[in-house]
Amino acid sequence: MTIPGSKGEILTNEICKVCTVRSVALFQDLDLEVFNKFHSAIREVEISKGDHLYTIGDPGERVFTIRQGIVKLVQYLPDGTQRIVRLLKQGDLAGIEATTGSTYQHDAIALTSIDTCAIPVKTVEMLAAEQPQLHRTLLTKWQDALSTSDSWLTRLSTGPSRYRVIRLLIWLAENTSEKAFYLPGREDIGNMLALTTETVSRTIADLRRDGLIELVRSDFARADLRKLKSIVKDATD
Amino acid sequence: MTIPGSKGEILTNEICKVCTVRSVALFQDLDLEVFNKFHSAIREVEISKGDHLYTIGDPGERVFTIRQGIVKLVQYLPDGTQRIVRLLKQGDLAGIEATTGSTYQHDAIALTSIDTCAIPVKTVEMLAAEQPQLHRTLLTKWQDALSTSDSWLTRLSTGPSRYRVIRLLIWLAENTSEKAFYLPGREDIGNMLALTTETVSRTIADLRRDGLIELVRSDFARADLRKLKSIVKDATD
DNA sequence: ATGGAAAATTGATAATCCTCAATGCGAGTC
DNA sequence: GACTCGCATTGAGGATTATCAATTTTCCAT
Repeated sequence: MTIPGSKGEILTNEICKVCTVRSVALFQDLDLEVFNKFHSAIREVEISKGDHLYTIGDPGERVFTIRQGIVKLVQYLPDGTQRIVRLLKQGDLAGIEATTGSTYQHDAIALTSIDTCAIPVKTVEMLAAEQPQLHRTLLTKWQDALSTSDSWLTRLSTGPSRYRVIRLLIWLAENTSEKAFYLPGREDIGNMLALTTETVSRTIADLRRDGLIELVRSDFARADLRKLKSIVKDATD
Repeated sequence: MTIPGSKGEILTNEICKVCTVRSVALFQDLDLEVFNKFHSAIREVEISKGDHLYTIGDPGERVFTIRQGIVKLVQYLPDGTQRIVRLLKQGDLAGIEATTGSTYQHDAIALTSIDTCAIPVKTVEMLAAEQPQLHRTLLTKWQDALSTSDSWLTRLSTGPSRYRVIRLLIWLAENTSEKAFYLPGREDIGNMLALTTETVSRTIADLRRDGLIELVRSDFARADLRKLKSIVKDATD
């Protein structure tokens, strides 16, 4: 179903109706009827690990619903060091700033292979005109993003390296349905926690030796969530 | 004009029409006619240094337009350490999460004496129903908040203490119209930058000795912005 | 399977930052 | 003006993290 020459983009037709993330994504309460009028503009885009979904500074013409995989949002300091300000997962909206006419504020880069729906901003606007509840859904997405951002400041950028890594592991584990969760490269983790690759590597190696986590592969892990939470004194649900 | 027994709250009547921050605040494009129907519910609230504008976890019944002064938004780790995730200044909207029915996500505490307009969420909803452009203004406020939050992650939580302090000073200086800008207490600065009080104090003392900043009082400073920017390699506009 | 490149790990050392403790300074009060 | 209380500043020493430099391991393509 891939369109020749369009590298990973396929037309959506029936996909949206049965979309597994629709209930949490942008079109959760839309009438199918109204939705059908516009959804021809929506494309499913598959991106492989390391590719850019969009680039900082580009005019924001599309928003992307993440159907599968994990995307990092990256900003840069003048000296070129990067900082990962958020991770996006299934159901999250990438490039939300496009809906206000802004340029993209980050590089959005696939950490795993990614499955998204690319929705032109104009389509969002037309849909919103007929279905005002879409505004509410969008507001929720803004709130999610801000809440995550605040949480990264409070929980992932404070305290000793061991705590930061543990809090990130908890986040990763709790945002995965499988038993094993995706563990980013040590350099990426460092860019999320404002630590160096070496410090992250040492910390993770220590956690393994202490039996708090177990690596299935170097990028998949299982964790003893209860113990991890007790270390950082997090509520154990 | 203070209402007896209402501690710092006064009724708004003509104030809104001549409001100095209206052009950047919530009601920037509203018809005065529509606005007048609802604005009796809006109260001007004055808060003194150290007081809470609202408290984390409380039901969000009002949003607050900051007319004057600086407010810190604070979150807490399980062990009680606090993190300041943002500063709000003239024209910013405090408690924006109330507009989506959420509880307040932070403690909002006055760093200086504060002058705000407290607007019931219901009033915002009624105004929005008649003046849809209010939705757009609100979206802009969400975007501002998120953009600030990302910037704090990228610029204020990375790099050595000297850089973090300098980047904060630049932010403070650029968000003030006067020549001298408000310099928060060293402990507060530490809670913004994830540094200890002593490290912040030492860093600021060093910057003074190096002639990069000058203290008018212990909480008011002047800075050589050009030099500061060149140190952190920021664009010099 | 195997070779090669990329990533992770480990080590040694230096720089940075935190902790604990003492001292200095300044705004407001009596 | 002296007194205080709350900050800010400074000092010394220890802990943490960054830096630089190997190795070792993992992963992928052949």
